[in-house]
Amino acid sequence: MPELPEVEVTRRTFGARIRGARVAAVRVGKPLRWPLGCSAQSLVGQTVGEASRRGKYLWLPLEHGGLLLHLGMSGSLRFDAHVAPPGPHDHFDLVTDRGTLRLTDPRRFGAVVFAAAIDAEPAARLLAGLGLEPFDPAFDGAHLHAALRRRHGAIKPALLAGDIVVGAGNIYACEALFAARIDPRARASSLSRPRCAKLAAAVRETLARALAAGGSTLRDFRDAHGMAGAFQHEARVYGRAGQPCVVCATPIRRIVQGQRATYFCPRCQRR
DNA sequence: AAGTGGACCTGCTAGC
DNA sequence: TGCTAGCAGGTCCACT
Repeated sequence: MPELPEVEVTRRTFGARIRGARVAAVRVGKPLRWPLGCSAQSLVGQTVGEASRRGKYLWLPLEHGGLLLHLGMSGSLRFDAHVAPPGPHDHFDLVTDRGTLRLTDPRRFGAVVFAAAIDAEPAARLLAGLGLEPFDPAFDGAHLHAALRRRHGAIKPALLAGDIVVGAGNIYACEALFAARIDPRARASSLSRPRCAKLAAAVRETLARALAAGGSTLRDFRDAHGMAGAFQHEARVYGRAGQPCVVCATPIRRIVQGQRATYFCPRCQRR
């Protein structure tokens, strides 16, 4: 579920509030993607720092080490002064003197992993292969063009892979390609430098607009205050198979690439 | 090295 | 009404 905008919206709605809180207890529910990697007791008494984000990961620093969090496909975090007893999908509670940070994740593809530092294992390994942040000034047409030159496959899976630029998942990759008028099946290495510049700008602008809208809530995404996002109403191709393109009225097509659905306008988007 | 496919897990919906 | 197949915002890993 959560792509960069959703993760960043989550961070913004709890990151500063949890800073300075002291861990009072830790509750672990059903197994997530990876084990926590430390004893729950070892976290108790530590003061929490301000949450930061790298790609779709969040890093929550503690006095000694920190927690790397990922929301997977269906995860969301809430930070509340008072929480209900854990439900069947509440798999991690960080109870502090200011409130409880709770991970709810029905599919359990998410993760909460302890690391001694953000550049220590296992955090270092998980973050090692990540590409540029989309809002990093270094992510521009020249960078994208150079990175895509080696890619023989289609552009859409290359965007999703996250080793060139992070943050665009299935929704925003489709939306950015539509904005840049590029066919998702186009061979990545075939894109001209100007089209790469257009695509880099489209990725940035799509993510920025989603961020401003509070992310997308297709089913279950909520920010740390429990608020839904609104960007799903602004999607121009994602989930709109068969509906008319907002630009040319041609029916939006749905295809499958790398076992993921891709939505695009066969007329507006060119190879 | 880059591309592909399977794996992880649960809930919801469309269709019969 | 009830069952089943298919689908879902991610990404790691093994294999070619």
